[in-house]
Amino acid sequence: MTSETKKPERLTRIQRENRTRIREAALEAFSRNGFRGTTLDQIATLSSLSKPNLIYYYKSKEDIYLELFVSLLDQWLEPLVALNIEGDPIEEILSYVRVKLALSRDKPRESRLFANEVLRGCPRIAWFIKKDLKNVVEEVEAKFQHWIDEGKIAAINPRHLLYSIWAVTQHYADFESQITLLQPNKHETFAEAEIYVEQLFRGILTPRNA
Amino acid sequence: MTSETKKPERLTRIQRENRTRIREAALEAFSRNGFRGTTLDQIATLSSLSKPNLIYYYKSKEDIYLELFVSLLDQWLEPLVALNIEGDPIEEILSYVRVKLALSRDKPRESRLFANEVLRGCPRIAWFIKKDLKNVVEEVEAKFQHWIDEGKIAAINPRHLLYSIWAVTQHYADFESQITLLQPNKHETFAEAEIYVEQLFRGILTPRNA
DNA sequence: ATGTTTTTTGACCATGTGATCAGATAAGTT
DNA sequence: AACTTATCTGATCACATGGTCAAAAAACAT
Repeated sequence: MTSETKKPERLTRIQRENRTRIREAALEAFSRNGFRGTTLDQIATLSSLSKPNLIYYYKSKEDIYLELFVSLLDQWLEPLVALNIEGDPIEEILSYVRVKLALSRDKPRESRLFANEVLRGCPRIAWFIKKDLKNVVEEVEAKFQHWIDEGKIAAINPRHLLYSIWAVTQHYADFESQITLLQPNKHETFAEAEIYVEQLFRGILTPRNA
Repeated sequence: MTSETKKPERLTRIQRENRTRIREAALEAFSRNGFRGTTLDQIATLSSLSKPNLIYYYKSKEDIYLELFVSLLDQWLEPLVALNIEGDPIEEILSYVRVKLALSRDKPRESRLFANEVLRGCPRIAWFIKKDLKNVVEEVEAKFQHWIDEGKIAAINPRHLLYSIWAVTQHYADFESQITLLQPNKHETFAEAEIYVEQLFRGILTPRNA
């Protein structure tokens, strides 16, 4: 824990601008081509910076890649943590589903970046999954179980409920190219998807005896 | 259409054996590391053949990759085409779901191979999606719509039903590393998944008025 | 055994890639 | 203007990678 390790907030205007441009370019490249499939030359071209200049701002290709995950993972966990145990269970969960679907529509590159990493066996973010994500998942599971115990939602496996929410919503981002080839109109696809996923999850969440 | 283009079935024992070993090794490598992330050296090591020998059996890295898709796509389409319009709609669909989930459990590498390709925008299999897959999807959609019109299943978007089946079942293969980090016991995960996905899809398929 | 075809490999090549570095240029400060 | 610091780049390196080729080794046929 030397003073070297902490990131100084003292960034010049140029540093802020260029680091942002690099991240934007890197997101574009990494999300489409994966870590190995992305070259510094690609990122350099996309950001209109020279290759050595990239390394002036980030000490390696992996450094850029890892920084992208910080904001991504924050963004994904936030609405999960926000699930309010005092709120109406079905509406709370459906609201999370809607947020996640909107993320697939508006930030598909982030979703693909994550999918790329997990497909490869989480070589670079296993630490995060085992620590932060696991904790959050267990908290969410507890909330779901609480609602089940109170009879507010149907008795289903809470963990797999979460998996299926992730699967269905992220599918629209991760498999976008397949979906687009089958059905070119993106706006239409997401309009239909909103209706469908609501039916799907309302269907399994609603207690049968009610 | 010269005689050059058609693949001769006259393969020697050694050819059959080595081509099989190459495909097995290539599936292992490509499914985990993608096309760009896989090197001929990796495949050579995994198959215990020398690099030039690989090229003796397949004329390029891309050739190996493409051949893997042929058997994969056959395997995936077959149970879709087999959906029997005369059968009990809900059982027909649930049976497809079970087949697909079993494929994720028993052949996860094939699923990841496909996911890898689609994530990258289908650079090498767009022709297949646009032709064969699109036709099959439209046929399946028609069957679903027929069942809806007869009131045998609930009135839902048939295309998105298919998307969600793919999403949920393939998720167990494609995100296996994430799931394993959260919940190490694979057997348990799939046992729970079988129960959950049945509830999920039975829930949305069952007509509400019935 | 001899000849023929199939299979295998060591050596090699052209290209692409992540990263370095010394020095040039620009920006900021006094 | 003079000086200091931050930013930028051309040239270059070491290494990995897909693929080639001539020739050796093994398998097969007679």
